[in-house]
Amino acid sequence: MKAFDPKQRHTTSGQITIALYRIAQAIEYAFRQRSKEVHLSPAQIQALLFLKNARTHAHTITGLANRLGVTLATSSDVVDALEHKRLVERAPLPDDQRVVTLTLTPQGERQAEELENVLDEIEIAVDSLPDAEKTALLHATQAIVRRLQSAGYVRVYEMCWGCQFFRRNAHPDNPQAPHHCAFMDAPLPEADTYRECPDFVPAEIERG
Amino acid sequence: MKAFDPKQRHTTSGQITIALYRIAQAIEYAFRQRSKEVHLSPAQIQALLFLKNARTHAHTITGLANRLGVTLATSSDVVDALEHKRLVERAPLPDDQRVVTLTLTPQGERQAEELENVLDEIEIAVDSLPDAEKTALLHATQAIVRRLQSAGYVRVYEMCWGCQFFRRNAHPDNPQAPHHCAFMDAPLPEADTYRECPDFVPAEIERG
DNA sequence: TTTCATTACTTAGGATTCCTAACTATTTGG
DNA sequence: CCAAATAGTTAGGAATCCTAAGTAATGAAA
Repeated sequence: MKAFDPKQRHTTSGQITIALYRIAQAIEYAFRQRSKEVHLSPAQIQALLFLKNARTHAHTITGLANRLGVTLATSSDVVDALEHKRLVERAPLPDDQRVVTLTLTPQGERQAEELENVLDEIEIAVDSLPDAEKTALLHATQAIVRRLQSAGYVRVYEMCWGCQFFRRNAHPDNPQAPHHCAFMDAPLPEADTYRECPDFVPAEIERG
Repeated sequence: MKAFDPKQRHTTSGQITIALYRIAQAIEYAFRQRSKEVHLSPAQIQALLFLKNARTHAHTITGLANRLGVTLATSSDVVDALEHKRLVERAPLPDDQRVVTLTLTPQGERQAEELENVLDEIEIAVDSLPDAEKTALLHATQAIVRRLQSAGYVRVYEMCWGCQFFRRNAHPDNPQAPHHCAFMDAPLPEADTYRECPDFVPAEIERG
């Protein structure tokens, strides 16, 4: 496969890949633009958003490294910068003195909230599609994300998949909500299962 | 809009935006991984791919800057690095001594070719979708790219749209190929119009 | 044709990202 | 209790990315 070679770009998958690449460029660009206004780097913005939205137990150097897809050293660098700007604070975890917990300061909190719309321009572009296309697009992109996640290319925090309380396909005859959340004890629509969940608890690792 | 706030992530557009964000992360990750193997930075890889696949007249510092979505200074930096590695050469354009043309050295050419599959992992994920979904996905992502392009978030080189030879919707009754290419004098399927075209010539700028 | 604005790029300086490698400290597992 | 594993930090280095301040070369107008 050579998605970048226009002469070989006859396959649908190749063309889609290039389109996704371009969207990725636009997303980077959006972060960089916002970056300039706020005097925060793209990595710092993403770190703040992570700390605001992910479960507390993930608020560590390692958690951030996973989320950003970088090494521990880089994660530590980013936190250094944010700590310097008094947006984040480090503290050892009482239970395990090796792990450093990260907390947003009040200013950090405010800053993070202000940044949650970084991708508005993307969302606007998406929103301009007809509803039917949006439904299809949601389904397809989420399927891609799932694949990429299992290939180790992204870390998706807080999805129901992988949650201890998630019962996959517990209602096979309910197309509206085929899954089940044992925490809320309620049927779960497909679309909900890919969102960050406040009640998420990691499932036990399967044993061979 | 606050696509990053899970509590507000009830809209389809918001969820799609997050999925696209995650795919973007995976794409960056793919570049970074490859980066390590090849001793080339992600920006350098993209520059090589640009030089291999874009029209020659775009092979300048400015052309690269537009393509990467960075400033001229950054574009110059990247070329410095590539020149150092003997993958690219600078030369003044005879017609206009201000502009610097960029050419791949033979090694640069080889290197670029080797890199064209950087996004294989993404393409594999895309390819795992059923055909019907792929068609829908192609359509939707290209529509998004077009929007983002007109908002100035990405620069797409070499598409028929904006080409001097492109006749939009010249065959409204031919759903298979509604457009027309005046260079090839042939009907043009929608899908073809978003590809890099070897015969692309920029259209005249419209006058108010 | 002289001059002024524009265009294409470069340079300098600075914050940050991102990595690898080596190291410290803590916890866990025989 | 000690070795191995885990969580982070530090150092060192290449590169990205920016702004601001140049330098040529070109173009347009007076």
